[in-house]
Parts: sequence; structure tokens; C-alpha cells
Amino acid sequence: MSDTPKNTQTVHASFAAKLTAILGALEGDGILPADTPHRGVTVEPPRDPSHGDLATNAAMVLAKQAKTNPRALAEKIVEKLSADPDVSSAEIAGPGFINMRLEPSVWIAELHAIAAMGDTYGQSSMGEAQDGKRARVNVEYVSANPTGPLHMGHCRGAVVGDALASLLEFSGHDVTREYYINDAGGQVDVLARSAHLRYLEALGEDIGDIPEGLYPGDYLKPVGAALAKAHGDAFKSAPEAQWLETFRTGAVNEMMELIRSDLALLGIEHDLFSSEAALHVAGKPDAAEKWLRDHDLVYDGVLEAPKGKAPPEDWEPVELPLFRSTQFGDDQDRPIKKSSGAWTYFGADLAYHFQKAEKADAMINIWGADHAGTVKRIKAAVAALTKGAGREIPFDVKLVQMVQLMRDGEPLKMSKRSGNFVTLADMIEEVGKDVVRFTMLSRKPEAQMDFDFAKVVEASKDNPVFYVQYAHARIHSNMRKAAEEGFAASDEHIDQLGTEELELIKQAAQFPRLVEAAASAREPHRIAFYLYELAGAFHAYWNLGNTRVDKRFIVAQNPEISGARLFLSEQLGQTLRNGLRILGVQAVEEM
RNA sequence: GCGCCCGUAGCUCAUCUGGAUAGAGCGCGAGACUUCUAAUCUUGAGGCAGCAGGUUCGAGUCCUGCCGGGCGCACCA
Repeated sequence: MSDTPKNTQTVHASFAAKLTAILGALEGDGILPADTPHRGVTVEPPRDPSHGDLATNAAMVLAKQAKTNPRALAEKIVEKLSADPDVSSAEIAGPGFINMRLEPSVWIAELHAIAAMGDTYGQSSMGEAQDGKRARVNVEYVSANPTGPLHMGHCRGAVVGDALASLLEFSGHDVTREYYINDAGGQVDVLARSAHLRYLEALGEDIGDIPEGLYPGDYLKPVGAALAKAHGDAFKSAPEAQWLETFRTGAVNEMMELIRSDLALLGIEHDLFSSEAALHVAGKPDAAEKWLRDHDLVYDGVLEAPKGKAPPEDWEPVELPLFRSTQFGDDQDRPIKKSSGAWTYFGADLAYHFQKAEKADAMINIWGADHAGTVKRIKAAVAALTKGAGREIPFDVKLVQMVQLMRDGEPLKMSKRSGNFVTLADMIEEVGKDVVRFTMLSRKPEAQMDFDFAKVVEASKDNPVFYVQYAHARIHSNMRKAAEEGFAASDEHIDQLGTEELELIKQAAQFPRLVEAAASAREPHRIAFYLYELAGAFHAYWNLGNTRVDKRFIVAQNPEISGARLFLSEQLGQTLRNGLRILGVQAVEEM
């Protein structure tokens, strides 16, 4: 692959370029005004394939600027398109669409491009600036509290974030996968106390039931044991103040180890783990507060009582440093510090995001839908801080909706309080990494989804994961069989490929533009749906061979067509593989 | 009460950032194959895209209002 041509053009990229050139020429002809913006102009396959291979709406979009009607402008464009040897026909349809059919040689060339690019087919440079520098995108995901193992609730965000990161990488971005460790709030003190109890247990004390308010899970037993081993009975009857910090640090470290190993089961590895505690030590929140106060975005004020439902019984008005998030559409100004003087989560979080922004050209957070209420304030605060620093960057928060666990159509109940919840590790053990990943990506993230254990492990064509992997495995086993029978893939006679085969190439050829669209929309699930369709097209072609022996990949009496079809199937396999790699799902070679 | 997300075939979901006659799978109807290119195949019916307006050459897609479902509404994280 060392001789991979760097700028091998894919069909869709090259036709987009051709259209741009034609529109430029029309400017030269005086038909379009100089420097006409091409906003909204698209070149894409029409939904209805009977309309042709490619369609453009250019005439409709630009008619106004050309001071003419769409069809008249379309004629000018068609005139130039028709002169292109790759275009077998170009015609005007409907309100002014231009439909094109391309010469078979174009699709054959695409097949060569897939072969030449191999693992890089579908990659793009959309993340690269003019000077070739890749945009730095920070994707923060998971960021679960370090108080226990990951459970189902974390799973979807983890997979979506990871696939999005891969998708952006594949599209030429310089991606940092980041995990924010909330190791500074009250919940880690609770963790430390819970660990202390398990420490006493490990020293042989009878601890009885775990008191309300502490973490009951068994996963803390080894933590207690490790602490007992490290410290002996030094903290057995010591006051909390003497051991809290030690136990907090120790327990958080253990929990992060646990979480890392859970993530590894999903095939996820973050580049960067940022500690909230370290942020405080570095004085970042103080710096942020100072800047915000200087710019009148933080003031001392009294928080309103909660609206709607009855206010908490212990509610009393207190003066707190408030961020003016109402200026940015929030319901309420939000406190950055508690009455105790400690930072609120939000106070630390805005400083954290400001820190991330320094080393990124864009930031994306993947959050659970239960954090939806905090999006406005953090976006507002980050916008203010980065703007103030003279470098405002795009900052998206993608909300991932809840997953309802099901078994045979019945919702699965779980209670976090009792420590009785489905852990990520359990789930992966039961259904496997690939199933979890693919299933989590087979629904747009902002919609709720059901995850039925019984359905997702089913090995039939009704199960998308299986269906896509099966296509890849089928290609592989067919290649093996071909080799045994003395056939080999060869591009020597690929011009003999017929209509059905060209249709397959056309579908594979969608991959690069689909990747770009998915990357710019930040929607990795589109890749999953595309792969399902591509696999479907492959299976359909394969099934043709059931009744028509002449349509099989291996035709005994015809090594030429067999070689060409095997070459085609190799490239389909390559495309499936590239897509699956983005999703982090294994392209298996046998089922 | 307020905020965010969702609402598309009987069911589960797509619809490529506004395009042409809204597509798949399941299920249902009809047929094929009795087997290894079958962990099946072909084919048919099925829709007022929650409802009502608006924006425009064009709306499932954007805007407004309602209806229904989910999530959230601490100085928690």
C-alpha cells in the first residue's frame, strides 16, 4: 500500500469538482455573475435510481442569481456536462434537476480506486485546513463518576462517542478522546467512606449492612482489601480526617482501573484522562471566576427557589456567586460556588472546558439526556470565556437518550440503590462487544431505544449486526473456496462486469461521500445503516446465483468473469471492512 | 408550570443537514426451493409523516402553536 496514490479521485469527489469547474466556466461566459456562491448546490445520487447515477440541483439553486429560470440555466449546464466523456447522458428533469448517467468505465475506475486505496478508501481531508494541518477535535465521552463499574446507562454514550471519534479521525481530523474524572465532588468522599468500611471488613470486622448513603456494591471489597494490605490497621480507629484523602485517592484510582478495563471490553481507549481535582489544584476555576467577574458575567446574588414542584424543605435564600446564564437563554443564573465556598460542579466544569478549548479547534461532548438541563449554561460559559480569550471555537453537546433494557419484550427493572444493576461487563459477556456496539449505533442517538437481549443475539438476517458481518464472512469464505478451486481475483477483465455488478460498485462508491456527510453531521449511526444496505445489496446479488449459476462469483467454465467478480467482491469486502472499522465492530472472516 | 429530546406502514426503524412518486426489515397475503452460493428466496398489499398554520420554486426535514411519550428542573454530579 506504500504506492497508494494520494489523490486518487473517487467518483463523487471528482464530479463535485467537475460541476464546480462548469459553474466557473459559466461565469466566464457571463451566464452566472462572477464569484457566484455555490451554497446549497449538491451533486448526489437521486433517491430514485431510475433517474440516473447522479443528479444536481445547481440550476434550481442558482437560477435567481443568473436572473433566469431553472430550466434555461440547466440547459447551459447540460451542454457542458454532455461534453464530458465520462457522462453518457445528462438531461433536465422535473423543476430543473439535472440527471446524469455515467459511463461504465467510471465505475470500473472506482473499483480500481478501492483496490488502490485499500484501508484508506473513504478517508477524506475534510478535517484538513488549506495548509494541510488537521483540525484538532476534542471528543469527551463516558466521563462516568469514578465510584463504581460502568453500567448500561453509560454504554450508549461510550459507543457513540467512540465511533464519532473514529469517524472524525477517518475524515482527517486530529482527534483527542478525553475522559473527565469527577474526582473532586462529594460523591468521592462517599466512595472513600464506603471503601473505608470495606477496609474494616478486610481487617476482619463485622460491618453488617452497608448504611444508607454509602455505596453497597461488592466491587469495593477488593478495594478495601488492597487498602488493608497497604496500610495495615493504621486507620482502623483513626478519625475520618486522617484517612479521608488517602482513601479517596486510593479508591478513585482503583475505580478508574475498573472503568478502564470495562471500556477495554468495548474496545475503547481514551487518549487523555483529565482530573477535576487536578484542575482545582492548578487554580483554574479561580482564574475563570476572576475573568467572568471582571466582565460582569459573575455576580453575587441570591438564588431563586426552585420552580414548579414544592421547594426543598431546607430551602433558604443564600447569597452565592452566580453566572449570568439567563443572558444566554437559561431559566436561571447558576451558582459556581456553594455556600461552603467549595466549587459547584458547574464552576469546575466551565474551567475544565476552557482548559480543553486551549488545545482544540472544536469540542464535542457526549452526554446522557439526563444532563440536558445543563447544556445551556455550559455552552454559554464556554462561549464567553473562549471569546474573551480571543479564540471562540465550535462547541457541541450531543445528548444521547436513554436505553431501555428488555428481555423477550419485557422491560428489565434495575435499581442502582441496591447495587443491583446490569453492568457493562455483564452485558458484553452475554451478547459480545460487536453486538453491543453495532446495536447502539443502529439508532440515531437523540431518540430513545430499546435493547432486547433476546433479539440482538439472534443469528439471522433480521439482526443487522449478523447480517453485515455475515456479508463480510461470506466474501471471505468464497475467496477461500475460489482459491481451492484455482480461481483468483483479477482486474484484467473487469470491463466484462455487467449491470448487476455495476450496481454493486455504485453502492460501494457511496461510501466516501457518506463518510463525509456523517462526519460533518456528527452522526456515526449513518455508517451503520449504510453498511446494512451495502450488505443487503451483496446478499441480494449472491442470492441471484441460487437460480442463475451464470451469476455466481465463481463460474466454472469462465475464469475471466470469475476473476473480475472475485475482484469486485474483494473491494466490497474492503468497503465493509473500512466501515466496520469506524464503528469499532470486527469484520469477521467466518461466522 | 418551565426546559430539552422524540412522534414516519400493524411493529422496529431509515430518509445522506430542504429535492422528484417517503424507503427497509419484521409481521400479514401469495408463490418458489426440499437443499449447500438456503443460519432461505421471489412477490403483493399496507402511508394524510401526531394535529393546525407559516416560510419557498419545493417541507417528513426549517419556524410558530397545540396534542402525545421520554428525560430533566439543588449549593447533587
